[in-house]
Amino acid sequence: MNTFYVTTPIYYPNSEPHAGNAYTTIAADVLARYHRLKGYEVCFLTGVDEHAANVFNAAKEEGLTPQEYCDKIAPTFVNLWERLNISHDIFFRTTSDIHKRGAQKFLNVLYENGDVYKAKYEGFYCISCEKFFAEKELTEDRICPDHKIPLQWLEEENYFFRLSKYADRLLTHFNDNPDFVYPETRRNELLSFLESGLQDVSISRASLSWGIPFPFDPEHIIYIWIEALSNYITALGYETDGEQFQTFWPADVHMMGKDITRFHALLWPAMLMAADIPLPKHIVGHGWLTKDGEALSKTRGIFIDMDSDIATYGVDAFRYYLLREFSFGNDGDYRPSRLHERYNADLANDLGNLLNRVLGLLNKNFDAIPEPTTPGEFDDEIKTLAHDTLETFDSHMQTFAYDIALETIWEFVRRINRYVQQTQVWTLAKPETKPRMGTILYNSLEALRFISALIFPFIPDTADKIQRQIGSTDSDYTLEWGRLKAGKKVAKGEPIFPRVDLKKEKPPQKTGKTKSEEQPKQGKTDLISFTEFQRMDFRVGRIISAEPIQGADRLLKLIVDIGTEKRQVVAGIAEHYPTDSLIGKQVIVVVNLEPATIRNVESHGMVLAASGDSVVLTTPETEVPLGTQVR
RNA sequence: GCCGGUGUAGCUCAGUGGUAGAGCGCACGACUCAUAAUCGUGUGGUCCGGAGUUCAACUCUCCGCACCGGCACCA
Repeated sequence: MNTFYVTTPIYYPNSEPHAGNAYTTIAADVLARYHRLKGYEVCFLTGVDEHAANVFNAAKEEGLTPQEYCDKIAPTFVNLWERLNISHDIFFRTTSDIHKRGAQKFLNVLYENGDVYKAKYEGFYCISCEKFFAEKELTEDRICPDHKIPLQWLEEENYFFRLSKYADRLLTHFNDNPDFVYPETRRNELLSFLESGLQDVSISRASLSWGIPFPFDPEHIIYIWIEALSNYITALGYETDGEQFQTFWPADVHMMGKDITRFHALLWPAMLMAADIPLPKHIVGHGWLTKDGEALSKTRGIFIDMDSDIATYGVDAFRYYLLREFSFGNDGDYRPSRLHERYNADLANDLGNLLNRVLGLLNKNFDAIPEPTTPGEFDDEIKTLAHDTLETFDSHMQTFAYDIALETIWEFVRRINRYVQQTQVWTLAKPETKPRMGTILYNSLEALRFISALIFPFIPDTADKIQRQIGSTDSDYTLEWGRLKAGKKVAKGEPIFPRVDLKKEKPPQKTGKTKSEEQPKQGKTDLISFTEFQRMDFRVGRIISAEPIQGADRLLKLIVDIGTEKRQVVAGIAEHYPTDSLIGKQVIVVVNLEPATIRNVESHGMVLAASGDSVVLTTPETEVPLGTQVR
């Protein structure tokens, strides 16, 4: 039997799942359902990546242990997947024993194969910052600019993976397998990155406590990405070379957002090469969702209100919209108004109404599904189109072109509406034409059965509803024309997609959850003393000139008057403020920051700005004298 | 700054060296079985701008503009 193994990334459970997670997971679910329908033995893996630093921090904020925190959040993912009708076979948690042991075995194999080595990180280190300082960051007196304490010369042992060794083999693999990475633009980006060479990567962290220790050196924790990637094999029982691992590996598709394709397409394959494990077949990186043209942002409160849209249109409409509207590799702009249009036009009018009208006619004129005794005009065309549709549909599914695959189905749906129209079925109830009427209705119902099979991977509830309404007790999703059994009684059911009238829509309600998402979480981790705070010297200044810096898109050279003197400061705000708009603005400047040279321009201080998805300068509420201290 | 992509109808997007396409929207008509549904017809475009190659350019080449992405960079 053919097998199919599809995965989503394991998501960070540092907060509840969002629409981006849902998009990835639905896309993977479609593949899983599609292949099951095709008779493949399928394994669909999803889960959570629990040993992340941000999970550790989120737990700390709530006063929970990381494990307690994970135990609390993990179910919110499972719940959402249930609501979205996700048919995963495994929901995997990286705090599970099977993962811990598997990850350790994986590291051991890499180690034994000689691709893990220990090397010193050495340099000046600040114990308060817990970080090394690069050469260029050092001042003459070697004092931490943040903590004003002497830096220490420290040598820390770290483990490295010989990623560089695999650059050539990866390049060969990319060239030999043009469809290794989807979409092509992403593949090209990775290729050019690859051609510029790869550096070995650090795969251990000595300073963290939340994670999985190295098997051969328990002092070190396995770096999160290395550990996370290994979940794709540990979940299958890599550790014991289990049956599932033997059956399903290598994965057919690793599905993910475009931001993490590099880890999956370069680092992960290299590690697998090092461990002598076959590579996954496809890495698929989809685009990001925006909302009404704006990037999603927790801090700015821009998010997709799945709860509200699902409540209005249903889960299937939500799934349908996500996959029909957007070209899969590109970013997609989520617009509730478009969802509404899609719902009414495609689902309610084209499909829902077709089912309803055919069943209505059948019910009015026949006791049961009639035999197709009387072939006539268009019948062959419909049958041929059914099979052509299937063929075209399949080819688009092979290239993850969900939108075109669905459009292909809908061309068939529209053709059936036309069939009903062209044949004028409703006029054929007279005794002499009734056999023909029965045949047309049979064909229409069979077309609907066929359609239900095609749409099943995308909108499974709808497919089931259609099957039930056309009298199929055991759903028959076989994609062969003519399987519908005549003689069955059929009752006209409720419309499967009742039209939604926008005027009756209630204004979007703010739920409690909404509010919490709108509030920025404080990413606070460490407390500083008041004395430490006092060391920082913030002053009000006025920007008196601003000009771009050659060769740096984001940087501006500012001259700021801070009352006692004029300072030259480099600021990374070029993309957010035209230079002219800055002149005369009052800003807050960190004046006792050590000087730095950026792009050959000296910077004596720092201009403060709120830096999230947008960058907004902090400015006194009203004009104040230059040089005023801020505290 | 380097690399790549995109720019086509009001909206979302296909597409080809030879008279511009689909869906939605809009207008009109047909039908009255159906969820104010369906079907048909129509409306609608300097195919970003400029130059070049060609008998012929929306398509190929070059230059420019705008937007998007990757890398560098963000004191």
